[in-house]
Amino acid sequence: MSATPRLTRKEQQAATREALLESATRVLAEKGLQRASIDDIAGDAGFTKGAFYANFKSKEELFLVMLDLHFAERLDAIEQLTSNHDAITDQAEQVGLDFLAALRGDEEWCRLFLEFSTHATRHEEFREQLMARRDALRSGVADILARRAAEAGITPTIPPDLVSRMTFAMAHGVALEQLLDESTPDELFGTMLRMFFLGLSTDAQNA
Amino acid sequence: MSATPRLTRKEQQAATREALLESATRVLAEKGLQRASIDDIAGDAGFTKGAFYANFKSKEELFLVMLDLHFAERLDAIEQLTSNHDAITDQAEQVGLDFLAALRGDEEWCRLFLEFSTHATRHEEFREQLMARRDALRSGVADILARRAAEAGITPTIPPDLVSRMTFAMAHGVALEQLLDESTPDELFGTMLRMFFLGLSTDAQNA
DNA sequence: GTATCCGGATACCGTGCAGTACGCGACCGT
DNA sequence: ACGGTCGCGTACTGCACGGTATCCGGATAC
Repeated sequence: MSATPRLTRKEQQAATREALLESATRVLAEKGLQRASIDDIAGDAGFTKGAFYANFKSKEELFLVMLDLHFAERLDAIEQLTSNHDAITDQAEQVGLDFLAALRGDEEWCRLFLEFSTHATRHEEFREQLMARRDALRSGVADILARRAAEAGITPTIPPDLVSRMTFAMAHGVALEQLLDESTPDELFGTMLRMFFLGLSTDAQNA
Repeated sequence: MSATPRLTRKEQQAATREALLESATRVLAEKGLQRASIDDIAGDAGFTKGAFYANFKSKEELFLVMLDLHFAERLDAIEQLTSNHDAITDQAEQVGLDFLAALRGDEEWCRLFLEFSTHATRHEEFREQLMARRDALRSGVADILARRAAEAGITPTIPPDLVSRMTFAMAHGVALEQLLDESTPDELFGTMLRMFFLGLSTDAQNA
């Protein structure tokens, strides 16, 4: 006896769209960009291709929707992590460590993200869409870094945007490393970030 | 009037194998792992699938051969770069900068390498083969780092193997970044490495 | 010189997939 | 209540590709 056994058309479609998204998350994670067909995704949700094409233009577009959700979560998490009043360098490192946690906590997503990233490398239109989102997240992070730095009265020698670019690059590189080589030491990213930020602050002091 | 207008069988096959490798380098770079079919590669070399399968088991195997050639070059270059007698930290950074030069100088190869890397993520057998090669290169670099450090009388706080792992991870992350976003500042990797190695030496001094 | 071998060509099969055209049936406005 | 609307299912097309079985012709061995 649900509250609305009868759904309006829009609700219906929204529901199937949700179902498709959820199945896409699972199926894409499991089989990957190349091996997961549209039939697979729709089938997993209990629908057919018809439903898929009625809701999404392509696998790429679907992924971008998933991406928006993930990035929104990510930004929230970062905002919260840096809202406590630790030392600024610790905060920057925490952002990185949070990345690490996110990466290790969702290996499947990570793999998928890298797949679509390399995919974007060869598909101009998709590349632009992906980049727009990456930029948004990155500048969001940069803003936070800049704000925290200002609060701490520090003038960094290297622009926050560049720092967040580097952090992202490191994160993605480490992610790939860990996917390829399970013997990769857990502390790799942590140590790497510590050294990096140590270098940053040393540099700032010498300047 | 070439010296050997008549080729023995082995020479013939070696020649077609070379031709296939060369075409593979070009075609794979241009179309990528997914879009370059075996027909394409063989066709570009003026052969057919028959020739391909007579010489290689699969696209993966062919790539591994290409990889061996590249890695051998890489290791030579690193050996030479560190053979001069600069400061150890500069040397480490030089290795990184050489990586950068290699990456930017051969963007196509870089892209291809990342494609096969993510591919390896989902194909266990290939992953192992790729990893074996990566490990070989990485430990080669680690050996060089360790040797130079010893010559300079420095005891690093972080094992060279870990350092080379990190450098690789950074390089790959930056590579992806630059492939996706052409507005990525050129000095990104250089600055990143400088900060990282600055952090390393600061840490070593404090220890 | 003859039998054999084998690198490569050719032809073919099976498959898996992205799209698409169209039909149905449930919802919708009036 | 009725004709339109539209989300979704169905069925089909077309194709690209990996892999294999078979054949040819020149090299090779004796």
